[in-house]
Amino acid sequence: MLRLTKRSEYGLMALAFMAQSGQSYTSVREIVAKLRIPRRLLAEVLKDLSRAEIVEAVRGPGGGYRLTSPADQLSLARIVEILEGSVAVAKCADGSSCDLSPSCTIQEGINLVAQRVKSVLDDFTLAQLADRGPQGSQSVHEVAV
Amino acid sequence: MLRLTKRSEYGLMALAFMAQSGQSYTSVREIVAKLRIPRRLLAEVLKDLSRAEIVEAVRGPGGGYRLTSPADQLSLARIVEILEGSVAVAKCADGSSCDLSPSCTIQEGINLVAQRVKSVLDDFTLAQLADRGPQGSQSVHEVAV
DNA sequence: TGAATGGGCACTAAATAGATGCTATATTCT
DNA sequence: AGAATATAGCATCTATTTAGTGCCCATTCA
Repeated sequence: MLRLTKRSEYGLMALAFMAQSGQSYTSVREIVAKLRIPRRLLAEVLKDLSRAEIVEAVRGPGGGYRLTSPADQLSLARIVEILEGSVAVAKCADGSSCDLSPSCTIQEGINLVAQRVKSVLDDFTLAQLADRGPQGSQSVHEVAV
Repeated sequence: MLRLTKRSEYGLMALAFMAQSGQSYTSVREIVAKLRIPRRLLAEVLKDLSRAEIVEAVRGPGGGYRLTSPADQLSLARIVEILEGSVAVAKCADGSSCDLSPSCTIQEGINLVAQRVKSVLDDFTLAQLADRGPQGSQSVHEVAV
């Protein structure tokens, strides 16, 4: 339905929280306490972000996650791609040609649309997302470098 | 996954086909023969488009559907909205506030993203979509007025 | 050693999307 | 009138995707 999944929502919420918090490491427990989202699911999401090196993890007491790069250098496209595979508007717009309909005439156009949607996400950074929250407009850009 | 449903895909394919064909009325049978998509599903889609007055229907031999307005005056946003309810990138971006997380800080940002994605679809017309097909660059703009 | 914290794996449940069957109604043609 | 062509409506079934959970392991630190 042209909609982001919960994984993306949760991931973005968590990352924005980290960007805003200013702490060095933020644990799943803390995020869950603040954002009220399913603990285990958030853990899955953060694990994926950790694998993709969007965040780095430290175990043990005092541990948790932190961003590996400045929030203004992290695009939503990157995050969403990691969390839901791709941002393709249609299956035929991710490279795999539209085998279903050899005579489909809209593929080229759809691809263009897909590209534009992608650009929107490419151009939107985590910092921009976080800046608009309640604690926004502070120091999101320099956090967690 | 930020993806259009089959309903939208089929709808767009069919509408583009109609825009390109130059015929007055195009039947489901003809479209199916050409595009190889599930007949009954396409019928559902066209019925919805008919209800929304994107196309008008005529029954009986020689009947079928035709666009009610020029292809260059029909945005993808309009079509997609009809076929899948809305184009909201997140549930909290369609008016209904994000009740799940009172402390969600990204709502405002997500809304902005949603708006931009919407713009992409608002600015892309059926004519643009159809023009890129094999029979493109002809007379799509003046068809079926 | 024990408490805190992430990592991995497998699984269930819920929601959404895709597809189809059947019958009714309108229109045209013979 | 009757047959053929088309869309309209409704219900339903299935498949796929998404959401959410349980359990145990590994690491770190006091």
